[in-house]
Amino acid sequence: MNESTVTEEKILQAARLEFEKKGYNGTRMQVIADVAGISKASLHYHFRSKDNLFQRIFNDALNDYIPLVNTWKDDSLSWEEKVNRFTADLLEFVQKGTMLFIIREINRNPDLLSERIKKAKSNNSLVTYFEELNNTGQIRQTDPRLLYIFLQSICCFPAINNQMFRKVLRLTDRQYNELMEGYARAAASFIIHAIKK
Amino acid sequence: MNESTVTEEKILQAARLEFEKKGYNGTRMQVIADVAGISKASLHYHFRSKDNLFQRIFNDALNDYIPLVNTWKDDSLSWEEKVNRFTADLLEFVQKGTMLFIIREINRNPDLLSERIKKAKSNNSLVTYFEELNNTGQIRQTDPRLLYIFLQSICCFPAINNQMFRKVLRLTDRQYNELMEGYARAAASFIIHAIKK
DNA sequence: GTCTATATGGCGATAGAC
DNA sequence: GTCTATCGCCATATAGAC
Repeated sequence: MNESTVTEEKILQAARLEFEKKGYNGTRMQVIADVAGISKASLHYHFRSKDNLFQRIFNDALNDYIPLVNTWKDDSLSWEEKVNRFTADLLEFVQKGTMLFIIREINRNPDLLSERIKKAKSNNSLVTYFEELNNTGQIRQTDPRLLYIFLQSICCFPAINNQMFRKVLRLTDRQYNELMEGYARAAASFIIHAIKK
Repeated sequence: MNESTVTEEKILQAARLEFEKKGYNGTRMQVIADVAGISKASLHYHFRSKDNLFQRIFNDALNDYIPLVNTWKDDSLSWEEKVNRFTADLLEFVQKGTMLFIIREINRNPDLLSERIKKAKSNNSLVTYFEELNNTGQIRQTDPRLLYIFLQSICCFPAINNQMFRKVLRLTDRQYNELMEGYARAAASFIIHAIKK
């Protein structure tokens, strides 16, 4: 790894931190430069513009997220076990803060998603999987698209709304973290009870 | 209603539109002035600063939201009927776009919530209600705080993440709206099945 | 109270020396 | 490749006439 690559790696790390924390509009190139330990001019030398740097960070985030949704066909686990695994995986990802970042930026500029999704292969492996379960009568009849939305909602929303939950439930940080430790299992159990016959 | 009040009303309406659409950082005072049909100087005359105007809009939004959470004790409906009413009410509110606004701004600045929530009366009427149902064995044993999070998540997240859902499920706007028409009932049914004995 | 014109400051981006 | 200095723009906010 040469000098240049090292610097760019430091920049990307700093940029990711800042963009995820403050969003595109709230992020300052000067702050990214400070965190990376270089000057603003050097920063612009490596990544021509703020837009350019942002695109890089955003695409990296999407690439971390999208594969998560495609883990439904490829093994012989029972559907209950698959729900358990899915909630665990998704919650782990979501707690890194990247999900909030993705959602915020998509709402700022919906076009961010368009190109990327078009390139992706069909992402509906959850939907087709639960369609199959519906057709073979293994679960209570439920629109698989709604099921997809319910699962995503239960897993993603706590990380996005945690400030509100913390305060409305009047929990200290410590209490909230304790509550969230059991969240993946509780969520999976909730979902399984909702759709089993 | 005098001249001044009329102008301020126009400003508040325009400001609400802009802040909800673009967020604090993305909103321009010039645009608010244009939409309200006045000059930027007049805008500053009525509301000293952007911060000031924003605070007003944000507090109004919170005041619309907070009462929604407190509709659990005051009648003799069954718990299933209460879940139905709650999901319907919350979804209606959420689809106005105000919820996304609140969440985005809280994540930008968590302090926005602190003062407001401290003033509020105990908001845990859902939690105490479901605690009671737990204690009297009317539902499957479930931590009522998690239940609160599940309900909020299922109702709020689709409005916040709709761009993603639309594209990942490959639905046209028309198809997505059709899917969402039945969402409140489907969500309530999902929740009820998850916790009934 | 409303306007036009302007002050003030911040930020993205670049010039040019080393 | 990195730096300091600076340009050019845009956004909030204010001055001052009407």
